[in-house]
Amino acid sequence: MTRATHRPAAGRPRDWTDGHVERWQPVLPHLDPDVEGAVTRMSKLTRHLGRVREQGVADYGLQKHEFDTLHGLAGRGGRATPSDLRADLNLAPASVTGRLEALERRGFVVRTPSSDDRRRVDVELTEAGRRAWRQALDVVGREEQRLLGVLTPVERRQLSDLLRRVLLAAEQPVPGSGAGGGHPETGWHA
Amino acid sequence: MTRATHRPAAGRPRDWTDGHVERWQPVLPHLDPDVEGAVTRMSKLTRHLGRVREQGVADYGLQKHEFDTLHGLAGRGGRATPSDLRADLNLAPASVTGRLEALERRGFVVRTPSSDDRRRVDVELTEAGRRAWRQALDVVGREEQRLLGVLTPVERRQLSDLLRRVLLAAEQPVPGSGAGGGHPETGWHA
DNA sequence: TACCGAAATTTCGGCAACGAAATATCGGCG
DNA sequence: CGCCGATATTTCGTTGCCGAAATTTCGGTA
Repeated sequence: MTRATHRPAAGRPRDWTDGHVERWQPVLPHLDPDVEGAVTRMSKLTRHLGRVREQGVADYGLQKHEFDTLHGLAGRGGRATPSDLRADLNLAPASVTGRLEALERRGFVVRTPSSDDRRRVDVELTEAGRRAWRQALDVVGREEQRLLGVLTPVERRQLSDLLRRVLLAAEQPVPGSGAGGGHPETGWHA
Repeated sequence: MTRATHRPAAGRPRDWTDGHVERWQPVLPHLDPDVEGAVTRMSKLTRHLGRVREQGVADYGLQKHEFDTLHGLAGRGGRATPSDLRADLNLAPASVTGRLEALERRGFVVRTPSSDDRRRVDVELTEAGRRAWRQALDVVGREEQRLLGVLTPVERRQLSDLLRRVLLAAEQPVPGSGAGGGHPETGWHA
């Protein structure tokens, strides 16, 4: 194994996670700092973007989850079923109902029973809904761009590619496991 | 310059996110696929690990948030203040109180007013708490190891390093922009 | 010493998400 | 044709989280 374990970081700028990982080293020495570091950073970044989104869309009278719902709807061309949204947004079915109801009250979507299959409901973005989404949209993503912009295009590609490989593993149900290299290690985090 | 825009992906395995990004391209052409891809994958991965943690720790009679709290506590050597936990776990102060109360009822932690500063409270892991944490710990993180294990040590280091740079940007308040403290920036994502 | 703003924690009210069960409908099969 | 398991959505009850306000204590200062 590459003895690639220490991170002298001479003068290299440190982020919050570096401190976090260092604090853990003594408690769980068998922990791979890079695994822990990567996972922790992803989690932090995800949360950060969430908070920023929250704030940003508020200027347009939307809450994060409302915007996300409109966004998901827009991603399907403005028409979808609750089930589609449930899948795209990773929600419990009950949550979808709640969100749509609120959005319908605000006039951003319309729900009509599908004539084709009467179990289904068609959810459609109204003009007002599309407008709200469009407006908030400009704002949304500026932060992603700002953050990821510190990397060069090549690096961004690298990052995305590395992550794809990890995600492919995640999308695999779970292989033979059992022993699969398995050392119990751990990580965790926020 | 590398042709940084198209992703031919000859025979390269595709993950869910590739499809997602492709669906969005026509709607929002100005969107950088690598930024979007990276962010989406991080979000998905974070969620995935969350679900796994949920499941895994359930076998030891814990819920995800309970485990996370014990974990945060253990990370500080078994002693911490609510404020420490609030910071480490990224929670609202009120949420910390709620979690600690539940854990105290289960006998996993003890809260005692700090004699040093009477505004403070000392939270301490009990033996039972440490035991519960330790047990669940093996399970948790095996998944992180499995997933990140598809990368070589060098690649893991790369990933962690790239993310550090991004996070450093995130930890920066938010540069100028302009008016009044706030031009919302934003990100998006499930 | 008495006062005042800051800090740590808890209480309160409300909201969104979840799991489970209920409701309505579909599609196939005897 | 009528039954049955599967599917789509909603209803119900519970829970955790959050923001804001209240409470207590601290540290500095006049």
